[in-house]
Amino acid sequence: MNIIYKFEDYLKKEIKRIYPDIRDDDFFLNLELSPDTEEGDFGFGCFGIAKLLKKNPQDITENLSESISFPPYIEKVIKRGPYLNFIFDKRFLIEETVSGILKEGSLYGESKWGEGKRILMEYSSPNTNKPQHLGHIRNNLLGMTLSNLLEKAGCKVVKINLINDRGIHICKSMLAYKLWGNSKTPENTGKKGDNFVGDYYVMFEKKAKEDEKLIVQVQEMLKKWEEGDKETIELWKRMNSWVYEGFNETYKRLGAEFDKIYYESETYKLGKEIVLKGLEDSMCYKNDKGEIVIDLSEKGLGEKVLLRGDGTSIYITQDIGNAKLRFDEYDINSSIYIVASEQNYHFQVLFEVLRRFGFEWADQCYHLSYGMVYLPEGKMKSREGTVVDADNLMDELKFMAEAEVKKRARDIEGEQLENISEIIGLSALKFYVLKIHPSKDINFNPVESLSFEGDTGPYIQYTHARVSSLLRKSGMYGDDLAIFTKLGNKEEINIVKNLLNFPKILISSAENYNPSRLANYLLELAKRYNKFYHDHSVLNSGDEELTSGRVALSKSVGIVIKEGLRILGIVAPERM
RNA sequence: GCCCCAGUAGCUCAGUAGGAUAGAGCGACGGUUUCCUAAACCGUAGGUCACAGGUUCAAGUCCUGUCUGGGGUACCA
Repeated sequence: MNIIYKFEDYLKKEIKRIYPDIRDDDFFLNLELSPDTEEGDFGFGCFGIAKLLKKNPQDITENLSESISFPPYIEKVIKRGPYLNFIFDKRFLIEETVSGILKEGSLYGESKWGEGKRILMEYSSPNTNKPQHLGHIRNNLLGMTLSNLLEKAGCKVVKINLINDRGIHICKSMLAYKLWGNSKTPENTGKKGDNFVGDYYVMFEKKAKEDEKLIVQVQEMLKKWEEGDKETIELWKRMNSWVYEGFNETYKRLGAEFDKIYYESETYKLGKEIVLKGLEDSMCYKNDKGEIVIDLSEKGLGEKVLLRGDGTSIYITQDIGNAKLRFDEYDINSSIYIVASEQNYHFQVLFEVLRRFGFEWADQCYHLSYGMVYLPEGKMKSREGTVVDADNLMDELKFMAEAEVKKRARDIEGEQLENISEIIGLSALKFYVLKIHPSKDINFNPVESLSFEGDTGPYIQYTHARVSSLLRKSGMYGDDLAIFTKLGNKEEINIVKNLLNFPKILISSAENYNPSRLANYLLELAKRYNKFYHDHSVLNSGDEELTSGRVALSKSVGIVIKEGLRILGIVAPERM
């Protein structure tokens, strides 16, 4: 527990002593970085307390500043209107923080915030009729990062992928292949499996515009599939296996991992059973077309088909089944769906249906809706082939990064060059996506969006590489020798205060399901360190004790950056 | 039509339970390298936080309306 938490606890006790009417849960006390360094390191506003006591905040500030007996590490208390700011004993602040981080290492920032929270996180959830594009990248990155954040905050997380491997859309690529495939395969064409299949999906959509009969044929094919027709099933298995091979490559490169993979083909029947049971219990009804429909107009959601007239299931049918399966198979108290905002309505309907059907866990389901990714020419559409392909994008970024590495580090070559270029390219992509608030739409312009300078992943990586370089050269200055007495200039203090904030940032990022907070925090930390690095010499400071302290400070910055980037799924290189 | 979401600097975005003087990066202009990684650092210009009301001691943040953009409203997922 770092000094900020300790001091917060101390303040709470003191405030309760002074105002005995205030109870534990009555108020928050959140120490924040003071805006003006001259007037405090950390501080808080007395609005909450004032409201509770129905008094003027300024009077509270006044009273508290006089009545609290402050611990010795508080050098000065500064009142500013309704705010109470504190200036810490610098030496104490620095030593506590830096030595604490050096001791904890990558464990720094772990918390018990999430104790008892058992979360199932569904993300990725691709369809097996097309390769993944930039929208899927955003989904995968959010899922991975949020899982890391929640685990860091003390939650237990199960990561699952629900693969949409069946349905009318899958039959479209199957039919196209059956009609025009000419026994081509990914192997004999040298194409990545998911791309191979995706081409047939696009081909179908094109030809279906000219030939209406194709739609009928697809419907027949789906029916056959659900009846278990041998030939259809075989084609389906064959084509899906191609897609999975392709997906696995993409996942591996992106760093996406799952504890469990569900297939819609394995769960849609359960969904059907539940719907039919609902029909028996009069939760829904059969209309004149034979469709099973639920009326949610009371909730403003209209009427919704749950099962087709021909008995085949649709999207929501399988989602109903899978929702139940998760709670049956895992001991969880929260089920999170990371799915794009275009499906907001679908999830409103789904959760409402689950409630109506009487599942007590329905309220533990949560749709984490994230914004769409747009290209300059509009929305990406797989069926029309107007997308930014995930693999191509990663290749492109790697290629760009390679050029940058070559420019700067001539001695990096061969396999090492490959690795570093990949790491830097991915970092640019991941950071670009994650620094944007999840719920916001992204306007993606490949030329303008991705860069290696400024507020980017590589900028933070670069900061880490600088620290690593210093540490390699620091020689005799080990942790044990660290002497903090000479530290205390403005740049050093700024870094330390930032480092102190890391645990809070992690919790608020996790709590709000918002990795962009962490991303922006890391930028801030890197900026402060680069400013310090520019203004002050670490190894050539001319004073052994000073150098010792600065090396230790640098090391702690390296630890926090590395751990922060890890949570974002980004590797922090030692060199670049 | 109805429902949902968004609108902050030329562009891309932050802005943490309503709280301290609205912040970055890119782009523009100007500067910094015999010295630990210049993917860096510093400075200048650029804002009626879409608009109009309202609530509040306090509004970019909450409420109402308008405008603009996006998504949804399918036997697609």
